Amino acid sequence: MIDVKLIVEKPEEVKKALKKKLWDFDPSKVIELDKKRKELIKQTEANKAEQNKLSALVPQYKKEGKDPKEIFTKVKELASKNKEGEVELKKVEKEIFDIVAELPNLPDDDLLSGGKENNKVIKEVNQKPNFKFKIKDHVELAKSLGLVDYDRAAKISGEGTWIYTDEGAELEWALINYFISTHLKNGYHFILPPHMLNEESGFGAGQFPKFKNAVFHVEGNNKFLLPTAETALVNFHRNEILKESDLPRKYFAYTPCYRQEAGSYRTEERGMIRGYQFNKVEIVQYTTEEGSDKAFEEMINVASGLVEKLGLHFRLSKLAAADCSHSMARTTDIEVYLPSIGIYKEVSSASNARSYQARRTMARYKDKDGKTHYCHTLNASGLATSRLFPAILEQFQQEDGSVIIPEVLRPFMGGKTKLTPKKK
RNA sequence: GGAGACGUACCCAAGUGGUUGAAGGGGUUAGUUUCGAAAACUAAUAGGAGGUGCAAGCCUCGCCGGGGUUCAAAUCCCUGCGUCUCCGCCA
Repeated sequence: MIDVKLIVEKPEEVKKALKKKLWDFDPSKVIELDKKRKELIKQTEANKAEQNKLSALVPQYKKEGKDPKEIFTKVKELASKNKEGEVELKKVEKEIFDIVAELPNLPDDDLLSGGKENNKVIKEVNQKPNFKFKIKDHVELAKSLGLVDYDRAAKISGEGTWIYTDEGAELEWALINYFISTHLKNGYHFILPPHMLNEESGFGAGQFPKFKNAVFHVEGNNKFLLPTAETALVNFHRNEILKESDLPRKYFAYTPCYRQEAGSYRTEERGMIRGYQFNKVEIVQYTTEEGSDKAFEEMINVASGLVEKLGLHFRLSKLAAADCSHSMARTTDIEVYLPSIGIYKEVSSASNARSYQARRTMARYKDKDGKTHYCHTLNASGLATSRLFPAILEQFQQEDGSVIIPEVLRPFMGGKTKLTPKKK
């Protein structure tokens, strides 16, 4: 959430920054409402103060045997006036909230404005594979290697889903274990959160109210399935005040991610590139205001280090303002190469939300002087498997149809080095 | 799922309509004492949100959240959330 004060005090700056996110915002309405709000507060509070003073006299009157009737009528009058003021105030506050709660985060100054077309590749890592034979795509490979069963998934669940089978399940689980063991080594706290979260959590992370229809809602209990573990982790310290010495706090969680992706399929996204459910390990940090830039770099390194050690060819992209997520001030994507379609697909998004999420969750910290500040929150996938799995199959496929297992995964697969095609 | 109890500050806890910005403990911090510590004693210790002001300060709201009753609510009523106990069911 953007600070209302900032909108009122520097409306042009806010407007300009949002423009970079291709977001048209007219601050005048908020300014006007805020003015009204302050007036209402002054009025009702003055009445309240008088009301309190009068009420406090009652016991004294009684003690002295005086009749407090006169006070009663006066206070009653004030009370009903206050009631009106309060109702009006709440209305105005809600109007402000409804506007501001939908606004995206302000992008950092150094970002280019506009969307995808202005993203900048800042680094390419590991050699791009060069095949001397006709390559297969990951769907074909997964089938011939017996790793994934799409047909039975359609049978037991529906379209947009898949089943990992046998060595496919082993490979998937090995990836997750590899991530987990790395994050543990790096001192992140391991969290396994519930997958059904409440409305407040959706609001805190910035998914609600704007993206309410992008998640699966659970019928009958007002909860939703988390679209990413970020939603859980960013709400972990909701309504808390941490000590500055506790920061940075580093967490990671493994959860499936549940997303309504209806209608968003493209032909390039067959197989497991986009589905209703995929596995992801997510890392999140809570930092001080000053600490978030450093944490951001660290998290990019953590995430890209994971891909690098897998030996996959990938690149880093600094996203333009409008391609950053709604809640984020800056984002760097890690995109892995898929040879079959010759394009790069996101396996991780590392973002700095600055205080945007913390304002929503009221996650704060106290500095040495006892002053409270909003935390900064950052998140990065570390990593999502559903893009890596295809990339591993495609990038490491051999002419005979087998696939070499990346070395870092072998300890988690009983030492296996290779996946070989299964006979029908 | 059925029955019941409870939710007060960092923690425990008193408080059932009125000078309660909330007794009392514990803890924490500072001091006295001590060579130092322990113990004892003394003192301080409501966090937070908002308004106003250059500031000191002042004001409003805060006893889980929301609503209501009343001249007046931590205290009464309704509701949501949460915790605990017993019974049932169960991985």
